[in-house]
Amino acid sequence: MNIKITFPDGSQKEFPKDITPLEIAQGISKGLAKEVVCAQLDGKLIDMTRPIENDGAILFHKFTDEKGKDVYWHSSSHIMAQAVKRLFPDVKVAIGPSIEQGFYYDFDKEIPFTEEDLHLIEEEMQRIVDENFFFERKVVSRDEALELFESLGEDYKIELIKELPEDETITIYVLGDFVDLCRGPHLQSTDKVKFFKLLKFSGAYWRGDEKNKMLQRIYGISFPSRKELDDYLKKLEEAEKRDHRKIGKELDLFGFYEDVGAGLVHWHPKGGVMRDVIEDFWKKEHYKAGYQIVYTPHIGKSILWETSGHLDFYKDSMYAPMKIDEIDYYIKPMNCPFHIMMYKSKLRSYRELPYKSAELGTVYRYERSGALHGLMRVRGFTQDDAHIMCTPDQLVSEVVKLLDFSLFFLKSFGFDRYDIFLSTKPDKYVGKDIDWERATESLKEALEISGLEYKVDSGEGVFYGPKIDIKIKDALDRSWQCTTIQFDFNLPERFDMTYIGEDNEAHRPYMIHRALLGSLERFFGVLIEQYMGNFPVWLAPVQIQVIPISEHQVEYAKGILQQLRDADIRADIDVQNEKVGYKIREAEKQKIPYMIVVGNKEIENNNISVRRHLKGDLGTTNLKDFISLITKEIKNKTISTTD
RNA sequence: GCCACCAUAGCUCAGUUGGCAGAGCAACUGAUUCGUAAUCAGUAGGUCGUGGGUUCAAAUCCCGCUGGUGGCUCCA
Repeated sequence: MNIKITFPDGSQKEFPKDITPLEIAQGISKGLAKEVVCAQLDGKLIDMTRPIENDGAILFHKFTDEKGKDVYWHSSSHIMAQAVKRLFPDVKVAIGPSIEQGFYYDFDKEIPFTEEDLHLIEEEMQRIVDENFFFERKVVSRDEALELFESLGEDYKIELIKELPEDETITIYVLGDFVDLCRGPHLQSTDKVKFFKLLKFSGAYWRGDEKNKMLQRIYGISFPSRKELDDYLKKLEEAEKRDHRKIGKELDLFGFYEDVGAGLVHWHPKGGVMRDVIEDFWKKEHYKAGYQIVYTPHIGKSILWETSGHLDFYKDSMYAPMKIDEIDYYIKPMNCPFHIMMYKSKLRSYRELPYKSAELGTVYRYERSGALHGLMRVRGFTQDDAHIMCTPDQLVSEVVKLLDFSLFFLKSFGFDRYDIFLSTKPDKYVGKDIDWERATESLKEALEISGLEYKVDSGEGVFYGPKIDIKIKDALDRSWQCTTIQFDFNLPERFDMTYIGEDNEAHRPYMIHRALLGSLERFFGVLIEQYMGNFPVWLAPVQIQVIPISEHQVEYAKGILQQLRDADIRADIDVQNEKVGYKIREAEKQKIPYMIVVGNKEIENNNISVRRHLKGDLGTTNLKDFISLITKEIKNKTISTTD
């Protein structure tokens, strides 16, 4: 009996029943058969060795596509689990999926793994690869599965089996001396996993719930070629070099102090001037866009936070109150209640909507110590916050404006790649379902009007409303959440906000919270990593370093310095008693975009020598031309190409 | 908060089985006055994160705390 197989190009071919995808691939070409990782039959991923019983459309996945990687890494995790079981027979296995970059497996082991264990496991994995086991798929009944894993003492697998739906086909994969409950599919055999490395290990809660037992997780990565593995490891090293914490120290941009407290940022002068530039730009653009800039207090009475609901919903992230005249005051975790106070300070007409108040507002939130991370996750940070109160029919156009405004900012800082997410109603929420639906539709509509692609993050909205998040991608393809545009049903209600409509009746305004850069601290961290400290001229803390060749030219150099400063350029001079090479090295290390070198030649010809950071000597020019060039570069926010 | 690891000079790091705390760079002083990524010589710099314990003796071993790193959880 024959079956009919349809290929991606639409062509069809008959094959004997029970032919395997592997055999079909071999019929096409040997190279394909060797490279292919798994097959997809009528949209379902299957093993290459799985007999095909019926007609269907087939598709092959190689390591180069996402699904191929998935299977490759998933199989790698099984090999790792097998190695661990061989070395530590008492260990219980939990789950071992593929992830975005590689794979992990969770183990229940009394004594946590050590660095040496990782090496031993790697060696054992190599042995398993060399022994070349087949990934053998077996369908078993629920009882058989339970019996099997009970006999192996694999409690976590039993828990998983018990939770599988009644009609689910239960499959196990046998890998020589190792059996695992698994939906599959898998590689044909272990020798397909050519190059791998175990990267790190850590604790991880069973099923990600901190009430559960903490298991031991090992992360790894694997590739079909040595080069891919090397490239990956190189990329990790590259990321390390870009680490904002490292560069922040080298360039003296910011610091944390033990005596002050964890997660509390100090912007050093060099970072401070950059923040000033960013804030200045931000404020000007906000005025242009019709925002009113405000400043609000850092603390407020408990009644404020009771009204806002923060003491009900957000207390865990708030610091303990302080007593002032017998009344509890809380340090603010958000700016919104203050903005609402100002909105409510007088009667609002529909004519003055949308009302937009913006603030670079510093908030304090309790983050668990283990969550803190450089500038990216801190306990005190400044949101580039704004609140928009508008009428329901203004909502869509306001969100469209916001998306445009946000992308303009991100682009100005050199970010033009991003992912956009629309987060919908979570399990715990306030407000009416119909309002949620309407608001979510409005956000969708705004995204569509803007012509932006987005993904829907189901159930990931905040309890008070749906939201749009923009995650930018940096030079290393890493994602960073910056922009968030959040709809709020909760606060207008709680604070009884109103505006008088055309009908002379009071109406409830719609409210949007938004932060474009997110927090200045995190955004600064992202900027540092994006540029590896080689900032565009408009942002660089020192834009030009003036370097006299010897003491004889210091006076002349100081004249140049003053002219630069008069032209609003951030310039410094290096008058150290050192050779040019040394001063240039210092300026290069400080990643100063331009260096002006002056010696006797320049004094004689009344010109300057210009050197560009990372590029080298650009030759001579006259100071006036150079100043106008730099001024233009600053004004245009030119993104450096020296990277 | 949880699991693992880490903390030595301003920075990067060495310090053996517990036995007198080290290097390079930076700083300071002097010499040198120099042409595009490190001139030479000298000087100074430490309660080994912090509190306790073990020991004749602790940077080293044990416990607590603080801070940090990689994850888990959570998020701007």
